[in-house]
Amino acid sequence: MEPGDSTKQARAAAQLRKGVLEYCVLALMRDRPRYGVELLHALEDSGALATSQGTVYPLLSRLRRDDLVTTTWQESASGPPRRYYALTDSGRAALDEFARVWPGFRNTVDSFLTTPHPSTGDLA
Amino acid sequence: MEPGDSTKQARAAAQLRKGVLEYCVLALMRDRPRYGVELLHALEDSGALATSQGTVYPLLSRLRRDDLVTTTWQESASGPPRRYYALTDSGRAALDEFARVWPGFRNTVDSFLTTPHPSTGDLA
DNA sequence: CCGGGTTCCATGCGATGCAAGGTACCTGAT
DNA sequence: ATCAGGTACCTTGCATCGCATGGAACCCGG
Repeated sequence: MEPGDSTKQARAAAQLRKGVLEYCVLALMRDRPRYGVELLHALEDSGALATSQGTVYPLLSRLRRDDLVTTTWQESASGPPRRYYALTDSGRAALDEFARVWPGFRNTVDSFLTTPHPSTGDLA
Repeated sequence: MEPGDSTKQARAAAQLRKGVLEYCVLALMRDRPRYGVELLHALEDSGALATSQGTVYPLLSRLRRDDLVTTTWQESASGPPRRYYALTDSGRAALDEFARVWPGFRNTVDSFLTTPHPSTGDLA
């Protein structure tokens, strides 16, 4: 698709997703229950977090296994029934915890990228 | 140490580190070569990216395997010799690539955490 | 000679992203 | 009735990565 940068950019982005995806999925469920493909599309629309079904469904299984979400089947007007995922109290707590940790993490990475790291020898 | 949040915060932070650590280490080498323990201390001082030798050395081995860094042994005034890691052209390119991708990723996660995601059904 | 500090490294486990493959439901055209 | 195509769900297997653990080598001072 994008010529040239597809490989390297994909590599960097792929590594980045690790761990963050879980909490972004939880964040998507914050306001209302969502179903698998809906989450997939929301991630795809975000651009930087686009992923595949092979990533999302195992992730959702883990969230259910760890009691971070509960699921309910629901009929669809057209198409097969959908499994809707909703946050549990534990899930909401995990999301809050992540929201608390994220800013510090984000700023740390920012500083690593921007700050010219002087020298460690001076102060020691 | 910190009572209560140690487990959950540690879990969230641990997942976060994945993938980002590699590029923060590269960023540390941007200005001058560094050796293993020096990198370890720099990460520890940053707070959010504190890790252990068991993480850093395998990471450095991978960077060397992928030709992102080159290493040179150097005598130490006191203690065993140090292996200094320096960026190669590929390493610098990978770091630049990450620096290009990171802001978009960071903003995406920020928006997932802050934006009240309305509904996908309305617009469809 | 021996304990402690510093520096390097390898092994093994658990968790994760992801490509690939598979099943089932519905609709509309042939 | 049959078949193609879109939607939706899920599993399996591989590669990778963070990290705890354990270990080796070097130097110094007692």
